[in-house]
Amino acid sequence: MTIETGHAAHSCGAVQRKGRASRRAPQPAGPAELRKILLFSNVDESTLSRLSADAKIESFHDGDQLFRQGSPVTDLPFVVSGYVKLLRIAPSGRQTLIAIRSGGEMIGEAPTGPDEIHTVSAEAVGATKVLKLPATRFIRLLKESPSLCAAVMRESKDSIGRLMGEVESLKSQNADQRLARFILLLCPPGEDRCRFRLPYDKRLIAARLGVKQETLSRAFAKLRAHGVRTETRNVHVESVSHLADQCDRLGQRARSAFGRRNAEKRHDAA
Amino acid sequence: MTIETGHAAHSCGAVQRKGRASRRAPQPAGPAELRKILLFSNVDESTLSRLSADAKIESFHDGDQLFRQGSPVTDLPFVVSGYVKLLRIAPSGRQTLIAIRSGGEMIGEAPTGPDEIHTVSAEAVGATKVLKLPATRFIRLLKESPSLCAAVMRESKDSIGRLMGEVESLKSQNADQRLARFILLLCPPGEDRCRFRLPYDKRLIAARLGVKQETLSRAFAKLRAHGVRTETRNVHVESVSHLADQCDRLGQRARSAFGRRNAEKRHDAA
DNA sequence: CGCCGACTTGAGCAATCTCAATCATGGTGG
DNA sequence: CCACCATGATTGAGATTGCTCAAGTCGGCG
Repeated sequence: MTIETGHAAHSCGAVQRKGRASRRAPQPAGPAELRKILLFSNVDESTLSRLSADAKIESFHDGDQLFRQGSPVTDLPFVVSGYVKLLRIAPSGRQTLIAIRSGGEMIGEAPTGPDEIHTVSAEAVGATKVLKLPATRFIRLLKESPSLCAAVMRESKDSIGRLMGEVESLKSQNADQRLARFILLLCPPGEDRCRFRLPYDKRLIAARLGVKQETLSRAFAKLRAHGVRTETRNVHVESVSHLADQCDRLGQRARSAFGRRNAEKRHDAA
Repeated sequence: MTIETGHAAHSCGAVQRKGRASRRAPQPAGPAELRKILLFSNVDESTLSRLSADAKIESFHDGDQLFRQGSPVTDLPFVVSGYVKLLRIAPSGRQTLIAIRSGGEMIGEAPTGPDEIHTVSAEAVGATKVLKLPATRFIRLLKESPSLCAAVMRESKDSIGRLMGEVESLKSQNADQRLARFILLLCPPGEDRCRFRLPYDKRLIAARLGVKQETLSRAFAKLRAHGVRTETRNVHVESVSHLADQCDRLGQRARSAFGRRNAEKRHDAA
């Protein structure tokens, strides 16, 4: 686990990076934009249009901070394009990646009352567009729209499920297995042999998997033996099904000579 | 990470353990019982009494399974007394501890619609009493009571926050640090020097921290140098504040001879 | 008294990290 | 067009953490 940020060594305050000019020129957004957000896919039309009244779309550059852990929640942001890192920052200053949000996903938590506080920091990965809804309006509509309420509850459960999966994989899988599972997630469904591009650089992937960059690199090397080729950001999987099969075996002890199969039945944490 | 269950090597199906007789004699429960549940602390009286109509209290023995991952959600359970483990079970059969629920806490997720499926398995730790609300009634009231809705959303956010903390600590702390933090959590607030009992056995604590039992044992041994004594289940902390201070230092590399302090500024995963 | 389960301890090994060097790549300026 | 630099990625070597196996302690209970 634990990877350095590479560039933004400080990343405190909404620092503008790379000296580019055009940062943060809020654009208005309408119901059409909102409808593209997963959370709203089942929300009724009228709520949606009321929600979109003060919606704004903002652009960020790589490393820009969207909000900081401990600061008050003033609005509810969603990723329109690009990626956003969610980080926990310990008192020591140590930053730990908690999750990465991509297009259509909510960043942070839906506020349900006034005076809430961010429990994580959020930072743009590459050029990113974000749609922001003012928290106050959102909170008001939450009280009036059951369909919005239901959507938020569904989203929360999703989020809980994903985090539990994260805990499970950190507790029970090694780096090779986590990488294999990560790759399987990226494979377009349907084809057994496939080719795609990694969504972000390997430093970030390493942090996402909770390993050092060097360890990730070695894990990729190990997967070559199982039909996974990489050229920088491009990945080629010879057989998705075969990789999925191997996934378990990657956890097997490297077996010093004669192996005493304690086949299956490994009780992990219980 | 990863600990064996010790006893219930199979734990499949609602197995009755230890051959005791008196298992599962559902008792009715009233609003008074519900009020003790954290989730309901701010729910209005009328909703609460309607909710309690079909509430039942059931008793379980150590190792009994309350529900199984993948099975349909028929009711919403809460811990009245004792502890309940939440486990994820991989296709390989490997079980991973996700969380431990204690008195007043909700087990599993609040159902928001029909036909939901459990995403974890739940198993009693020691003798445990559980309050169950039928899912259908709960779902109905959720649609009618904004205060119940709000309570569920608050609970979800809590849960998300705790899971994020879990991910953070698994990614960024070693076994010693995790144990130190765990102990600090158990210390009664106020006193600097304190003494208390561990809530469950060390095998379970190890699983909770994501390490093997032997590793936990060694971590306890290391903490003795920082004023933490243990006699089986009793813990004595000489100075809570001192332990809290040491917490960070426990992560420091054991420093082979001359140490190049790279004091602070460790960017973990980002 | 003897067994069993929980816990501890020791020894060796595997996974991962750290440090450091190297390599590839894309962009920049001359 | 090319030398040069910054950044990301890879690789090697050695240190450290945590795991596995195995034995031993301790306390309770039949």
